[in-house]
Amino acid sequence: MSEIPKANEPQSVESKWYDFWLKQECFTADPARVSATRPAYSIVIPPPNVTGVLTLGHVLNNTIQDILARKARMDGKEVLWLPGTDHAGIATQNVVEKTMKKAGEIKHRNDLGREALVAKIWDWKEKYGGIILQQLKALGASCDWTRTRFTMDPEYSRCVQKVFVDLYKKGLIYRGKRMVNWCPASLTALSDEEVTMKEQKGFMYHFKVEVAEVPGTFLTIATTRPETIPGDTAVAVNPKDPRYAHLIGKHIVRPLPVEVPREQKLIPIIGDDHVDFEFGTGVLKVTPAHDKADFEIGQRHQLPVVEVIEADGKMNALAGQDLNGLDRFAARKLAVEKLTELGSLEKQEPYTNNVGYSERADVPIEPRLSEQWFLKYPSVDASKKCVAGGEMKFFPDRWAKVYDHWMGGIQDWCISRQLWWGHRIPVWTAEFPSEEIAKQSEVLLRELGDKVTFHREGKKISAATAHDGTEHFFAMHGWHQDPDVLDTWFSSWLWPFATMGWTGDKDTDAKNPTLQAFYPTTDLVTGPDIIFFWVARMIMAGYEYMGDLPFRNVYFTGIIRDKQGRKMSKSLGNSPDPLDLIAKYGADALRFGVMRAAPLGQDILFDEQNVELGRNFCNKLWNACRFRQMQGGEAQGEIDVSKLRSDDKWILLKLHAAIKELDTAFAEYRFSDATATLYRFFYSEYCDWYVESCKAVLPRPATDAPSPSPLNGERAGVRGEDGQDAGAVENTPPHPGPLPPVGRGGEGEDARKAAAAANVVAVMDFVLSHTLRLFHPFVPFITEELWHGMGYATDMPDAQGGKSIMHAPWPKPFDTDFRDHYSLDDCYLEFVNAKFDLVSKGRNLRAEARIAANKKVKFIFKSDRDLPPNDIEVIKLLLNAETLEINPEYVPGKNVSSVKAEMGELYLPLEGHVDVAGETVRLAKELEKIVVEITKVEQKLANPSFAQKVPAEVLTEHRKRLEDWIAKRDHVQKAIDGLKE
RNA sequence: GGGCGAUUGGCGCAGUGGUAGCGCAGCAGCUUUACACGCUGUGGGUCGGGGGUUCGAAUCCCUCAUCGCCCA
Repeated sequence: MSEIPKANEPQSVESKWYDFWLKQECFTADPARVSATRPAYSIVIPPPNVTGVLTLGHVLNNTIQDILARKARMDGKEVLWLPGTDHAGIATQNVVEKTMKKAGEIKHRNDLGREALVAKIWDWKEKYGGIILQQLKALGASCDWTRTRFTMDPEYSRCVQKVFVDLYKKGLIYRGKRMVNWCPASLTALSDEEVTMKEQKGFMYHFKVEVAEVPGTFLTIATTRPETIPGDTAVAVNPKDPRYAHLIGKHIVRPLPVEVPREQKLIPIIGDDHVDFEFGTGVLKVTPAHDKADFEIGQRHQLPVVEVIEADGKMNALAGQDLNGLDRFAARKLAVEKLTELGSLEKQEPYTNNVGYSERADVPIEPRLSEQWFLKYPSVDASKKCVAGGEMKFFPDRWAKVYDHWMGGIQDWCISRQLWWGHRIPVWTAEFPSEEIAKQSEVLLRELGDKVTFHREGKKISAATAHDGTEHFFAMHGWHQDPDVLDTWFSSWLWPFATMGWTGDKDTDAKNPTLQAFYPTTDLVTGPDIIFFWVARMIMAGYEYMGDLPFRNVYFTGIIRDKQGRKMSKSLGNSPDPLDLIAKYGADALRFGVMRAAPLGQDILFDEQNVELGRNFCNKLWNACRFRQMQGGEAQGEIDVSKLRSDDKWILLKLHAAIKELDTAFAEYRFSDATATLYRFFYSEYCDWYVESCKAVLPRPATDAPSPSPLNGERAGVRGEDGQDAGAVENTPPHPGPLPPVGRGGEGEDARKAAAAANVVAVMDFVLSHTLRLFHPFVPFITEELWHGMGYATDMPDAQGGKSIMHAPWPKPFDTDFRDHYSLDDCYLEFVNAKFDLVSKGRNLRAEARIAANKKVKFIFKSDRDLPPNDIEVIKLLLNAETLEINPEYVPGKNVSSVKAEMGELYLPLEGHVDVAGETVRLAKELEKIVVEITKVEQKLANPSFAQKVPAEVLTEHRKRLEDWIAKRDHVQKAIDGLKE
């Protein structure tokens, strides 16, 4: 048999258990198991990009979901955590196109054509599409992988089409020529949400133009975009502006393009209320083709729309021969040069403004007039109400305001994209030779009934359909399908129900067990950056198509930043690969470290130290179990109430308190509070105090005894596929014989000691078996390993932890019966706390006297009460005392250091080598602090209105506080006097 | 310009009216019945500034400042 691993070895343990969970189908949700006593719990994963790789953001987000899912399983719920990926239109098409260009396979996507490129992307998806899901497995994510969905699965695509057709039928989807956000790099329209405003340093150019009708009169125009001058079709002033109002109706000479022969175009001066007096010079150049606000002015005044910038961001012939073919930014420079040459440019000054950038391609977007599909949002009122009314809760709740504000002012959603990868718009059009023939076709279409929705404009018919047969029909009869695809979010907004097999047919859906059991979902965990993109839209789709909200709670994570507070980015190189961290520290360590650093509603400053801390924590857990295991004895023996020591009751009460705290933390989604509780309970309460106190009872290990029973993976009872405990038969049983007799007392004494030790071990088992369960959602692998290794799984029914800790019941705070039975009275908390206060103060005395921690010394304790022998033993052990003399009559002589504790006074004779000067200084300092405190309390009590107005218990508390401080002062004073003698 | 959030020891955070706390880092000591990925002890903060309410303010109100996010 191998040596005891001194440290936890996550690498082998983690993959072993993940395989086990999969084989045992632990993550598979079965709607048939849902009942009144076994409620459903569901989460749908925010689908990562199919080409994505795991980032720390995913780690945070998915760890939270896993914690919720695992906690719900332990709460006895039927859990569905539904995973999947998103086709991510622009991002994915870009990746594949770029790769092919780099490899020299194509120069442009047109080299391949639509069908071939889409086929290539599918190949790519098949090859690399699963990567991120595999990585989630390394993290321990307990998703139901049998239900993995992709937004372009055939069934899912069918949902998208159905919804499109339905909204089209309702008149909410329409096609129109509008100003849209155009991405000149990706060559597609974008929604408003895909545009991020960035501050940009540029120039404000002031140039003058002559009024044609009044030669010699000039107007000065300020602009940041002189390259668009050739597209100007008017200049506008505010009709109330006394400087310019009289010029309305006249014309100016447009300086660009420079016409050859030189006959500059004249454009009108118009009056428009929307012109801001204050901005620039108060004269606005109007470029209807290239600016949203200008377009609206143009509409109001019937101005011509002159496009001078092409889709790819290059200037065209209408911009004049100087600018023609130049990129828009190069054109800006040249336009400035031209204005200078003409003597038109008056000045240019540095200017910072906000420019919309394409979120994907990171280039400035170009407002552009184009024909696109738009959606007028459905179910807006219900969607607003459910959040405002508290039916759906946001954590932290301030996001509810942000949501409400956005919902209050939403604009129609531009849903078409000029891409090939995605859901193609299910609309076919045909232009017929004559209106007559078109009308005949209408009759044919009408025969198709519900399957098709159409409308005719003259000779042209557009028809929308989500029906297989009709698609075929259209293809056969020479109709043309709209070339555009839908915005990716137009598919992901259906995620909560489309992933569950929604069809849109009421009868079918009513018989869909998954949908019936798991919709609405319980929790959604996502980043606030997609609150509009995704969350808000899912809510609207939920109401529109399911008649109900899609989730009850939304948890918004923070953003992961580096320890300097900068966002994680590839270019900064400050984004560690989670898989490297998992390889180095283990997934449990990464999970715990990240969760501990992630308070609700705050960004997370990531530092590898967090992960290191997580690893240390797991190691501590490992070793605490190892220590228990070294004691031998039966697993989870009976606890004999009559043998419970104060320390045993104390740790049980602390466990009870920890469970209560955890319940609160979970109810409020405060995960960092939960980890803080676990950390404190386990380190400070269990390891530092309780285990140490047990050493007063546990037998000292015989030096020549064989190695204690090992706790390692081989023995940890992984079951084979047949459900049998594969390892148990041939391996040594986990628990060796009874505790060895030790000590020199008689037979009775030995038996008594052994029984006392066995009882302490039983308490340890009780606490550890609870602790492992409390930890399991956070650190699933190590807890599963220990759960089996410690033998806690053995006596449990399969469904209650016998197979896996993930099905063990989540601990409940102890009820009155339990506490009565074990006489867990709060007085034990106070008593043991006081004991530990005494120990702390005694240890401090040792340290102040510079006595090495390993040196045994004599203490005298002047106690104000009788102490049971165990408590004396514990104090003695924890003080590392050679002897602990209990003497209520003790009068200290010279060279005795002392301290007043809650329980009484503790003395440490220093046997001659006391540093009188040093000790005097120390005590003087302490006295000083005490006096400050006394003054503070005295001042408060001396205030007449204090006594009058303060609640009685506050007054009593202050008086008691004063008494305590005075007693301490007297003690210290006595000690100082003693030193002087 | 509007809204939201933050500001507490070197760092990260908790603390919503009653003695300022935790973790990390620091310092000192320690192979002590598991764990040096550990143990013990310890120093360090007038709670961003100013004003107000109150017997009493990190906490409530006003105001200013700095940083961050969202919207226009």
